[in-house]
Amino acid sequence: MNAATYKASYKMALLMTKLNRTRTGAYVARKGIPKDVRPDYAARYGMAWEEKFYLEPTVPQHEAKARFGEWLADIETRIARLRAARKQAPQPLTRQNAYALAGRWYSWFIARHEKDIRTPGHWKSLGDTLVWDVIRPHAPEEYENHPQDDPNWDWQSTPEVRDAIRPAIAQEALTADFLIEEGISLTTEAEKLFVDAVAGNLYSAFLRLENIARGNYAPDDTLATFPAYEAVATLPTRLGVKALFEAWAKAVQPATSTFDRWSAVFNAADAHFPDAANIDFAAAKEWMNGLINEERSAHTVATVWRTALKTVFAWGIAEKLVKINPFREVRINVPRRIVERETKAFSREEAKTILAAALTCDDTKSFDERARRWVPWICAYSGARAGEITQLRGIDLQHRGSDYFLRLTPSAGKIKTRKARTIPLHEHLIAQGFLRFVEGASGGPLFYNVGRAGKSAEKAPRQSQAERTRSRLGSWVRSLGITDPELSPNHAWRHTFKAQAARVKMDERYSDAITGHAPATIGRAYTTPTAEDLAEAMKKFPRYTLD
DNA sequence: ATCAGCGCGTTAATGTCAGT
DNA sequence: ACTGACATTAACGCGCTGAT
Repeated sequence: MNAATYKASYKMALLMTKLNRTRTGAYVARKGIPKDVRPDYAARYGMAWEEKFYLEPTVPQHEAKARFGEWLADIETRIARLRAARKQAPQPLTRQNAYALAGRWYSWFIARHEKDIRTPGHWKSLGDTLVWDVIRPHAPEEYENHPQDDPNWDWQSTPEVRDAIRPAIAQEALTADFLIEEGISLTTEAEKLFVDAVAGNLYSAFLRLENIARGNYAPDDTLATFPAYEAVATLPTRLGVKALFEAWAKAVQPATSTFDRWSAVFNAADAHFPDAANIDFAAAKEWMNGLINEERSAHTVATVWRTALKTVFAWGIAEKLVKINPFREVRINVPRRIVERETKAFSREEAKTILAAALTCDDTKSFDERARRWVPWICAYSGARAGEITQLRGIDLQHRGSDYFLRLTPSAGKIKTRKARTIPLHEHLIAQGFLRFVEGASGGPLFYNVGRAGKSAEKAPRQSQAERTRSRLGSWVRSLGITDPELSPNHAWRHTFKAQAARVKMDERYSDAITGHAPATIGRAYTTPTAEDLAEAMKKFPRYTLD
């Protein structure tokens, strides 16, 4: 499956499950298959990223509802079984246990089909097909020449013939369905042993079903031929990659955004590697290099993906949960990116466009209008992250001596470094009436509506209202014609401010403190500027002019 | 038509460590 | 103490989809 197919399927899988009627009156519903089991689901039931439900318009409503319920329950059961199977470590089988398991399969297979309304001939023809079309074509030449010599067809037990007929046997005998339903996960070798054990009994199963179809319920001799299980030391339960990640998150408590971002990485890894403890370098390397595609650059794989895996596995080693860190050595070649734009700051024209458009917005109407009116101007005069500004509250404006300051603090929301800082307010903002605007908010949030949060009370959304405002502000800036993809609509103010500060020779210590950058050297950390120093430095920062 | 909410690629920024 | 390279962490931004 290529990336595009996957993406398209993925989108479909987000569909809700609800019984609807089409315009012609037919009933339809679609059920997305959860990501974690999707590969298994596709392997078992075909490329089923979503399941479709369809009923003719003639079906009465109450029946449609009942059948929809059954359909849904069936899918849920499959998903639950797949999840249970995923949790199990693949088990090896001894030869004897493979036959013991084949005994369980035999009973399961009979039970599954004995109620089928079939003629005896149906089962007989299945048995004949098995013998003559599946097995017999693999007969060695000597047998073809003298068929009477080998009435027991011993050649069908040779490795070559077994390998050749195994897929057909697995399909006819529904071994995959059986293993899933019983919640058994086998290693590749064990699965071969098991299917081979089934192969020797499939004909008997068809025969038994043929007899039942005739009404012959005589005791089944075949059942007695299966051995009992022999005791084998069980393997320790496996540690999944996802489980390792979750254990790491619980212990390390990373920021929510990191957890969210890395979840995607570990979901993918979990689907690919059955056991976290047993990943070797070659497999890790091959998988990681395969991650690079049109949608996902080598850069992302090298930074985000590799970093995430390496970090968590390194923690796993320290905790003695895994033995090796296969991702530590993996190297991803990242081609140099072509950058057309010489700076990530806004050009004069771009800055003018945004600031002029901001002035046309009315700060008494909606919260979005307020954000458009003020946030670009504040960012232009402070280099703050847009998120830090959209989460501002009235109480964050401070008046000290003759100067005004904004307090950017984690108590308002997200601050990247989780450290509060105080930035001076440029006189041009005051001249534009910013103080009056803040007064109107009476201490509360300036740019988002607090009442709208928590509407869906059960779970807090990943993004805060302030972040939503920032996002919409970004779209608005894009809509003004600032479309260069190499430029961030909000973040570019940070570059713009720093560049302008350098141009007017503001001491880098001050521009770092205002933007919240770490001091350039350890030595400079000893001379942290005070808020008053910053206010003084800010007086050197010229007004933006729009003409 | 608009928007909340989410997945996930991208990028910024700080932390750490070896070499000097 | 400084530097550069790499590691680690966290925010930004875009596109999409169901709901309203």
